[in-house]
Amino acid sequence: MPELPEVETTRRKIEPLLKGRVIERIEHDAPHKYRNTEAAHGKRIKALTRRGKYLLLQLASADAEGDVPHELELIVHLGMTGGFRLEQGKHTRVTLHTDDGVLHFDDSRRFGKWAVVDPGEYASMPTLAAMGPEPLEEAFTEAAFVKAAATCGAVKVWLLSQKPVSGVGNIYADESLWLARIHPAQTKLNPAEAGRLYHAIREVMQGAVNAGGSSLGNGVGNYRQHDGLSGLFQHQHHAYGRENQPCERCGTEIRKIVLGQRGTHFCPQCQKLRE
DNA sequence: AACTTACCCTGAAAGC
DNA sequence: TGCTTTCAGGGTAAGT
Repeated sequence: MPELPEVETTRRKIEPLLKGRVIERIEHDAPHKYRNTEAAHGKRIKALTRRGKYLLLQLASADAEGDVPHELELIVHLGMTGGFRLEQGKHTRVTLHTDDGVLHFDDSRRFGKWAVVDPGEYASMPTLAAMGPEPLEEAFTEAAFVKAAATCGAVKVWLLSQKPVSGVGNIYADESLWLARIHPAQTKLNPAEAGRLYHAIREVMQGAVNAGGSSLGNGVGNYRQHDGLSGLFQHQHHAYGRENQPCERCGTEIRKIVLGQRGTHFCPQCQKLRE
């Protein structure tokens, strides 16, 4: 499932295909999921950025002579199974026609969403509007994180809210908590715990970005890069998807529970719930 | 305001 | 074998 590292990998891969191109047409048959896309027709893609798990395509008038170019933002969320492909497939939901070719958006489970909005107008996407700082940027500070964590509820649910930090999803929440040796249901982290978690999140996210994200093909998710290549970070998972396998630190079997309606993997020995 | 729950959606896997 | 049920989960809205 695409989290920050997978979305960032996607951004880097499609940037050379789309930057500077003019969108001729965005073709789909689900206006409820891909909103206002006709507003992007005829616009030039100036830049491709990312915020948390959202891709943001900055659009400007294709006509450089225009005195007041109307700038727009094309927001793409990959959902659970969304991704770009060079070839049309069985689950192609959107086709992006540019002056240089086509790119297809595949999304078997249809959780992905697109929308064209005025720049920064995220009222229709409350999670994006309330997004916390990027984990790999300076705005994500240990001091603020430690302070906020002191009053948090179940720490994994809190992380998944995207408010303390952006881009952390189910896989990287489990991995970060394993690395920091904190129980996923722990509330009100003390400063030592919160400090460990802060550094764990940065380490896990940086490692995953460097590896090109995680690819899971066995029914857990189907993230792939647009050219069909896999990321490699799944080989570095220590908790996620390792139910009943020995913890690589202590040998205790990894347990799986449900927390916040998400499968949650942790080591009951290394990650004890503290009262 | 913060937390909990249901829902969206479909393919793979498990169950029968 | 083939049908039915369960499971996976990011984000959103409604309910508490």
